[in-house]
Amino acid sequence: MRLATWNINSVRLRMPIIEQFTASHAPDVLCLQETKAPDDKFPLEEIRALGYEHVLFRGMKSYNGVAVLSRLPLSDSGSRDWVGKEDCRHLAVSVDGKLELHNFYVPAGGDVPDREQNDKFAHKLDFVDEMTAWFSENRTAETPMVLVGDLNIAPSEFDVWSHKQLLKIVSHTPVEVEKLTAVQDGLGWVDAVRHKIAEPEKLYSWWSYRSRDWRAADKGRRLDHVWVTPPLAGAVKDVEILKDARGWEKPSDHVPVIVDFDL
DNA sequence: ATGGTTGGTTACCAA
Repeated sequence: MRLATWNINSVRLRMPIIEQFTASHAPDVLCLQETKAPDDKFPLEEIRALGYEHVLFRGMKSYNGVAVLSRLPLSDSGSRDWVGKEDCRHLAVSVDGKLELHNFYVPAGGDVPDREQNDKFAHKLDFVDEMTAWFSENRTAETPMVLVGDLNIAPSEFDVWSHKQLLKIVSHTPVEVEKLTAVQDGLGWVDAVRHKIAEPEKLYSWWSYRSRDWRAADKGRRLDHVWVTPPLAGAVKDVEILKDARGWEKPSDHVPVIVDFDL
Protein backbone atom coordinates (compact mmCIF):
# COMPACT_ATOMS: atom_id res chain seq x y z
CA MET A 1 0.00 0.00 0.00
CA ARG A 2 1.33 3.39 -1.00
CA LEU A 3 0.21 6.23 1.29
CA ALA A 4 0.87 9.94 0.76
CA THR A 5 0.15 13.13 2.69
CA TRP A 6 0.07 16.57 1.11
CA ASN A 7 -1.00 20.03 2.22
CA ILE A 8 -2.30 21.30 -1.12
CA ASN A 9 -3.44 24.83 -0.10
CA SER A 10 -6.78 24.78 -1.97
CA VAL A 11 -8.02 21.52 -3.47
CA ARG A 12 -9.89 23.31 -6.26
CA LEU A 13 -6.90 25.31 -7.45
CA ARG A 14 -4.59 22.30 -7.19
CA MET A 15 -6.61 19.75 -9.18
CA PRO A 16 -4.10 19.82 -12.08
CA ILE A 17 -1.14 18.90 -9.87
CA ILE A 18 -3.20 16.41 -7.84
CA GLU A 19 -3.85 14.68 -11.16
CA GLN A 20 -0.15 14.96 -12.05
CA PHE A 21 0.87 13.45 -8.71
CA THR A 22 -1.64 10.59 -8.78
CA ALA A 23 -0.64 9.75 -12.35
CA SER A 24 3.09 9.79 -11.65
CA HIS A 25 3.18 8.20 -8.19
CA ALA A 26 -0.09 6.26 -7.93
CA PRO A 27 -0.72 6.44 -4.18
CA ASP A 28 -3.41 4.04 -2.98
CA VAL A 29 -4.35 6.49 -0.25
CA LEU A 30 -3.81 10.25 -0.45
CA CYS A 31 -4.39 12.47 2.59
CA LEU A 32 -4.90 16.16 1.90
CA GLN A 33 -4.85 19.19 4.18
CA GLU A 34 -5.90 22.81 3.64
CA THR A 35 -8.52 21.90 1.06
CA LYS A 36 -10.18 25.28 1.69
CA ALA A 37 -13.47 24.10 0.25
CA PRO A 38 -16.85 23.70 1.94
CA ASP A 39 -18.27 20.19 1.45
CA ASP A 40 -20.74 21.31 -1.24
CA LYS A 41 -17.85 22.73 -3.29
CA PHE A 42 -15.46 19.79 -2.88
CA PRO A 43 -14.46 18.45 -6.35
CA LEU A 44 -15.67 14.92 -5.61
CA GLU A 45 -16.45 13.87 -9.18
CA GLU A 46 -13.09 15.08 -10.51
CA ILE A 47 -11.33 13.08 -7.80
CA ARG A 48 -13.42 9.98 -8.49
CA ALA A 49 -12.45 10.31 -12.15
CA LEU A 50 -8.80 9.97 -11.11
CA GLY A 51 -9.57 6.49 -9.78
CA TYR A 52 -10.27 7.32 -6.13
CA GLU A 53 -13.64 5.78 -5.50
CA HIS A 54 -13.54 6.13 -1.72
CA VAL A 55 -13.36 9.72 -0.52
CA LEU A 56 -14.04 11.26 2.88
CA PHE A 57 -13.74 14.99 3.45
CA ARG A 58 -14.55 17.71 5.94
CA GLY A 59 -14.29 21.27 4.75
CA MET A 60 -15.40 24.77 5.57
CA LYS A 61 -15.41 28.18 3.92
CA SER A 62 -11.98 29.76 3.36
CA TYR A 63 -9.89 27.89 5.89
CA ASN A 64 -8.54 24.47 6.80
CA GLY A 65 -10.24 21.33 5.54
CA VAL A 66 -9.01 17.73 5.27
CA ALA A 67 -9.71 14.84 2.90
CA VAL A 68 -8.74 11.20 2.37
CA LEU A 69 -8.78 9.83 -1.19
CA SER A 70 -8.51 6.07 -1.50
CA ARG A 71 -8.60 3.16 -3.90
CA LEU A 72 -9.34 0.95 -0.88
CA PRO A 73 -12.59 1.03 1.11
CA LEU A 74 -12.80 3.65 3.84
CA SER A 75 -15.07 4.11 6.81
CA ASP A 76 -15.08 6.92 9.34
CA SER A 77 -13.38 5.88 12.55
CA GLY A 78 -13.94 8.81 14.90
CA SER A 79 -13.23 12.08 13.09
CA ARG A 80 -13.72 14.82 15.68
CA ASP A 81 -13.39 18.45 16.62
CA TRP A 82 -10.44 19.62 18.69
CA VAL A 83 -10.10 22.28 21.36
CA GLY A 84 -13.83 22.94 21.06
CA LYS A 85 -13.63 24.37 17.53
CA GLU A 86 -15.52 23.04 14.54
CA ASP A 87 -12.73 23.88 12.12
CA CYS A 88 -12.20 20.71 10.06
CA ARG A 89 -8.68 19.72 11.07
CA HIS A 90 -9.02 15.94 11.53
CA LEU A 91 -10.27 12.81 9.80
CA ALA A 92 -10.01 9.36 11.33
CA VAL A 93 -10.70 6.53 8.91
CA SER A 94 -10.39 2.79 8.79
CA VAL A 95 -8.59 1.72 5.60
CA ASP A 96 -9.98 -1.55 4.29
CA GLY A 97 -10.42 -2.74 7.88
CA LYS A 98 -6.64 -3.17 8.12
CA LEU A 99 -5.46 -0.04 9.87
CA GLU A 100 -6.72 3.18 11.37
CA LEU A 101 -5.53 6.37 9.71
CA HIS A 102 -5.54 9.80 11.35
CA ASN A 103 -5.19 12.79 9.04
CA PHE A 104 -4.40 16.06 10.89
CA TYR A 105 -4.05 19.70 10.03
CA VAL A 106 -2.54 21.19 13.19
CA PRO A 107 -3.03 24.98 13.59
CA ALA A 108 -0.11 27.00 12.22
CA GLY A 109 -0.02 29.15 15.33
CA GLY A 110 0.50 32.71 14.04
CA ASP A 111 3.74 34.64 14.29
CA VAL A 112 4.36 35.42 17.97
CA PRO A 113 5.51 32.37 19.96
CA ASP A 114 3.85 33.42 23.21
CA ARG A 115 0.52 32.02 24.33
CA GLU A 116 -0.26 35.15 26.38
CA GLN A 117 0.18 37.50 23.43
CA ASN A 118 -1.09 35.29 20.63
CA ASP A 119 -4.34 33.31 20.77
CA LYS A 120 -3.37 31.31 17.69
CA PHE A 121 -0.21 30.05 19.39
CA ALA A 122 -2.24 29.12 22.49
CA HIS A 123 -4.69 27.25 20.24
CA LYS A 124 -1.84 25.33 18.61
CA LEU A 125 -0.31 24.29 21.93
CA ASP A 126 -3.70 23.26 23.32
CA PHE A 127 -4.47 21.31 20.16
CA VAL A 128 -1.27 19.29 20.43
CA ASP A 129 -1.87 18.69 24.15
CA GLU A 130 -5.33 17.39 23.32
CA MET A 131 -3.84 14.99 20.76
CA THR A 132 -1.63 13.51 23.49
CA ALA A 133 -4.54 13.18 25.90
CA TRP A 134 -6.99 11.77 23.36
CA PHE A 135 -4.68 9.04 22.07
CA SER A 136 -3.61 8.01 25.56
CA GLU A 137 -7.26 7.81 26.68
CA ASN A 138 -8.77 6.22 23.57
CA ARG A 139 -6.12 4.12 21.81
CA THR A 140 -3.18 1.90 22.68
CA ALA A 141 0.23 1.33 21.15
CA GLU A 142 -0.95 -2.12 20.03
CA THR A 143 -3.51 -0.65 17.62
CA PRO A 144 -2.18 -0.63 14.03
CA MET A 145 -2.43 3.08 13.24
CA VAL A 146 -0.94 5.66 10.94
CA LEU A 147 -0.92 9.37 11.83
CA VAL A 148 -0.23 11.79 9.00
CA GLY A 149 -0.57 15.40 8.18
CA ASP A 150 0.65 18.93 8.33
CA LEU A 151 1.62 19.05 11.99
CA ASN A 152 3.11 22.53 11.50
CA ILE A 153 6.06 21.63 13.72
CA ALA A 154 9.59 20.75 12.55
CA PRO A 155 10.89 18.88 15.59
CA SER A 156 14.58 18.28 15.01
CA GLU A 157 17.51 20.51 14.16
CA PHE A 158 17.83 18.42 11.00
CA ASP A 159 14.24 19.26 10.03
CA VAL A 160 14.99 22.97 9.49
CA TRP A 161 17.47 24.92 7.41
CA SER A 162 18.87 26.66 10.49
CA HIS A 163 18.15 25.45 14.00
CA LYS A 164 19.69 28.55 15.57
CA GLN A 165 17.79 31.01 13.40
CA LEU A 166 14.46 29.28 13.90
CA LEU A 167 14.49 28.71 17.67
CA LYS A 168 12.12 31.66 18.17
CA ILE A 169 10.15 31.07 14.99
CA VAL A 170 6.75 29.40 15.35
CA SER A 171 7.06 25.78 14.10
CA HIS A 172 10.45 25.15 15.72
CA THR A 173 10.25 26.64 19.22
CA PRO A 174 11.24 24.38 22.14
CA VAL A 175 7.73 24.41 23.64
CA GLU A 176 6.18 23.18 20.38
CA VAL A 177 8.82 20.49 19.95
CA GLU A 178 8.31 19.35 23.55
CA LYS A 179 4.55 19.03 23.03
CA LEU A 180 4.89 17.19 19.72
CA THR A 181 7.39 14.82 21.34
CA ALA A 182 4.82 14.18 24.08
CA VAL A 183 2.28 13.08 21.45
CA GLN A 184 4.88 10.80 19.90
CA ASP A 185 6.02 9.30 23.21
CA GLY A 186 2.44 8.71 24.37
CA LEU A 187 1.86 5.66 22.15
CA GLY A 188 5.44 5.13 21.04
CA TRP A 189 4.69 6.43 17.55
CA VAL A 190 7.52 5.73 15.11
CA ASP A 191 8.43 8.49 12.65
CA ALA A 192 8.24 6.46 9.43
CA VAL A 193 10.29 8.96 7.43
CA ARG A 194 13.19 9.16 9.90
CA HIS A 195 12.96 5.38 10.31
CA LYS A 196 14.19 5.17 6.69
CA ILE A 197 16.15 8.41 6.26
CA ALA A 198 18.05 8.87 9.51
CA GLU A 199 19.55 12.06 10.90
CA PRO A 200 21.75 13.98 10.27
CA GLU A 201 20.38 14.08 6.72
CA LYS A 202 18.35 17.25 6.33
CA LEU A 203 14.72 16.76 5.30
CA TYR A 204 12.16 19.43 4.41
CA SER A 205 8.59 19.20 3.16
CA TRP A 206 7.76 22.94 2.98
CA TRP A 207 9.40 25.96 1.39
CA SER A 208 7.87 29.43 1.80
CA TYR A 209 6.24 31.21 -1.10
CA ARG A 210 8.05 34.35 0.09
CA SER A 211 11.33 33.52 -1.51
CA ARG A 212 12.63 34.64 -4.86
CA ASP A 213 14.34 31.32 -5.51
CA TRP A 214 13.14 28.65 -3.08
CA ARG A 215 15.44 26.01 -4.59
CA ALA A 216 18.62 28.06 -4.38
CA ALA A 217 17.88 29.38 -0.88
CA ASP A 218 16.58 25.97 0.28
CA LYS A 219 15.26 27.44 3.52
CA GLY A 220 12.87 24.58 4.17
CA ARG A 221 11.22 22.96 7.15
CA ARG A 222 9.83 19.44 7.68
CA LEU A 223 6.28 20.21 8.79
CA ASP A 224 4.53 17.20 7.20
CA HIS A 225 4.80 13.85 8.92
CA VAL A 226 3.92 10.18 8.73
CA TRP A 227 3.99 8.24 11.99
CA VAL A 228 3.06 4.64 12.68
CA THR A 229 2.36 2.66 15.85
CA PRO A 230 4.86 -0.14 16.67
CA PRO A 231 2.84 -2.97 15.02
CA LEU A 232 3.30 -1.22 11.65
CA ALA A 233 6.93 -0.14 11.99
CA GLY A 234 8.22 -3.26 10.30
CA ALA A 235 5.78 -2.79 7.42
CA VAL A 236 7.38 0.51 6.33
CA LYS A 237 9.31 -0.37 3.18
CA ASP A 238 10.21 2.93 1.55
CA VAL A 239 9.71 6.65 1.97
CA GLU A 240 10.07 9.65 -0.31
CA ILE A 241 9.62 13.40 0.09
CA LEU A 242 8.76 14.64 -3.39
CA LYS A 243 10.78 17.85 -3.46
CA ASP A 244 10.25 18.17 -7.22
CA ALA A 245 6.58 18.97 -6.62
CA ARG A 246 7.56 22.34 -5.16
CA GLY A 247 8.68 23.30 -8.68
CA TRP A 248 5.52 22.17 -10.48
CA GLU A 249 3.11 24.55 -12.18
CA LYS A 250 1.10 26.58 -9.59
CA PRO A 251 2.62 24.63 -6.68
CA SER A 252 1.55 24.28 -3.09
CA ASP A 253 4.18 25.47 -0.62
CA HIS A 254 4.18 21.88 0.75
CA VAL A 255 5.21 18.73 -1.14
CA PRO A 256 3.87 15.16 -0.86
CA VAL A 257 5.40 12.77 1.67
CA ILE A 258 5.07 9.18 0.46
CA VAL A 259 5.37 5.95 2.47
CA ASP A 260 5.17 2.43 1.02
CA PHE A 261 3.86 -0.31 3.31
CA ASP A 262 4.10 -4.05 2.99
CA LEU A 263 0.96 -5.04 4.88
C1' DA B 1 14.74 44.27 11.80
C1' DT B 2 11.94 43.78 7.75
C1' DG B 3 9.67 42.13 3.78
C1' DG B 4 8.72 38.80 0.85
C1' DT B 5 4.08 35.43 -1.92
C1' DT B 6 -0.18 32.93 -2.22
C1' DG B 7 -5.33 31.68 -1.62
C1' DG B 8 -10.02 32.83 -0.40
C1' DT B 9 -12.75 36.24 -0.24
C1' DT B 10 -14.41 40.59 -1.45
C1' DA B 11 -12.28 43.98 3.11
C1' DC B 12 -8.33 41.93 4.75
C1' DC B 13 -7.08 37.47 7.15
C1' DA B 14 -4.31 33.33 7.40
C1' DA B 15 -0.37 31.00 6.19
